Amino acid sequence: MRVKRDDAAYRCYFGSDPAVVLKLEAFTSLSKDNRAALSSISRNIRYVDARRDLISEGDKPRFVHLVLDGWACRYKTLPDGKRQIVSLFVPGDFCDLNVYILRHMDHSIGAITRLKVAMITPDEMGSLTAERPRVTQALWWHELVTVAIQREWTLNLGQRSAYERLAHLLTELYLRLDAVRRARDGRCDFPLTQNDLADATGLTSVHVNRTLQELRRDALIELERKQLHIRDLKRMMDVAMFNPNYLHLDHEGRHLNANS
Amino acid sequence: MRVKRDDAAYRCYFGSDPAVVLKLEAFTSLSKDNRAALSSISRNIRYVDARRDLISEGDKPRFVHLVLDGWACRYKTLPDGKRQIVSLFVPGDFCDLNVYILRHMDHSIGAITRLKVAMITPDEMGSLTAERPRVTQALWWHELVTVAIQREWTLNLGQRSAYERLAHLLTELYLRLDAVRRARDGRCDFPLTQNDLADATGLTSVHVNRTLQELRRDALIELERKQLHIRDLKRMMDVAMFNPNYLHLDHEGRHLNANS
DNA sequence: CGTCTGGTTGATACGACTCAAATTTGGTGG
DNA sequence: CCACCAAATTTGAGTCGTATCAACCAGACG
Repeated sequence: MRVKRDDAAYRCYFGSDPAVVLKLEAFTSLSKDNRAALSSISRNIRYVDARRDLISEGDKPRFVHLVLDGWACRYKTLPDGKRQIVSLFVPGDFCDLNVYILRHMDHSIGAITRLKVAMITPDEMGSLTAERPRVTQALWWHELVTVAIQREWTLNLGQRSAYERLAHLLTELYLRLDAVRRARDGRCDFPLTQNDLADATGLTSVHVNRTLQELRRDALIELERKQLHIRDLKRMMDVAMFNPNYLHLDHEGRHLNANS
Repeated sequence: MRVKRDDAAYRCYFGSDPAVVLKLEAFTSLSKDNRAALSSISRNIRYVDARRDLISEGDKPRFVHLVLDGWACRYKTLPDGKRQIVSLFVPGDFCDLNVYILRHMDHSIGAITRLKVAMITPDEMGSLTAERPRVTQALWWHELVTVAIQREWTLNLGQRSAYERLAHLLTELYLRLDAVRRARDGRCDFPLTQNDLADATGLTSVHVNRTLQELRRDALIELERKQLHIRDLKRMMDVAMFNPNYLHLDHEGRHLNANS
């Protein structure tokens, strides 16, 4: 008998929690009940092909999206054709809590890889938060961390050199993947092209290429075939001036821990 | 007899609401009752001298801050001494809804001018939102706009030239001040030094200086004695590739309008 | 096998930085 | 009211990091 891997019951029973739960538990641990509620909210599933938009600038937002598998990015384009990736989503990330308050999207969300997302209705979100204060707290934490990351990107673009900037971005993504158990021993999937990296760091792809070579030469990373290996995380954080406090991954809500 | 809310004569006669109310009413108009609740939440007042911190990185956040008067900035510093202003606050802006969920501030908030802020306790916020769903909606809108601005800054730093970047920042601030009636006929107070502008745009103050001169030479702005005059807003938005949709100032919540 | 996307290399150009000094402005006290 | 000082702005000369443009190469795919 085969059991489908993304069956919520399966996950709850056999232990491998979905990425959201892992992510939110970096803030506070959750009761079995709350974990189940979070898992079962992901019933309305949609797949998006790599390089297609999940939602585009100008669209009316109808759902909260939750990334179950794959990577996505939020991007904005300028009339002169320039494009900036303003954030990246990895499994366990909500795209936009409460977006549906707004009339129109002011940016697009595109799939980097083939993407599996849950589409959650305002009503579902409403009843989740109404019934589960602890989950609500955790979602607030998620929101605050998301903005904190956005601010760190602002700092990254404004003050760090190309070399530091790339080192910082790679480190951040590694740590975020690690938090949802998608990284190990300094290694993780890394589906971004050098072009994506360029759009995310405000550099050209040519310069990204040369700078990655420098990082490799300095024995900080290996990066090929969509696999990233951070060879020396400590030194990497050093050169990137990486201060992990903005990720707030340190179980800051542990005083709320569930009696579970 | 009904009077339109944004009729200047009405305001002159009846006196004007505090900046928060003006700001939130860019989203949805509020009942007298809700307006009063918002005004009266600002009872615990604190003054901060220009160039002093309101709260510093590492501090435990205890209050939600609301800027009543003056300008402030959120900034982050790097171990090598570089500093990035990641956001600016003008009257009517909340500094951080819900921050107190986090253990430590990952950035500092500093006063640009002498500052008058309301310090709101978590409890006060809680009862405000518990009793007033419409205000809660408006606060959510405030939050979403704040993040949208942060994303636009990311785009600004990543893709716009110095000239476009400064034009964009000046335009944004002008429009934000306009929304709380602190601007008129293209003119507004503008207390930022060229150094502040440099820290906010990721440029050096020398280059900011030269670029401002260009903007003046092109008859786009006047800027002296802490007064900004945008001489041609339309052309300014053009050169800055300024798309105002991210500010969501267009009464997007008008379907919720109070007693209207 | 041809095509396409992503990665790599080289030569050259330019926008923004650095450093250093001069000038103006605004505030303060005599 | 003026003299003084610190902060902010302005100017100049020289340099550097990153962009631009144009090829070329490798692997994936149909």
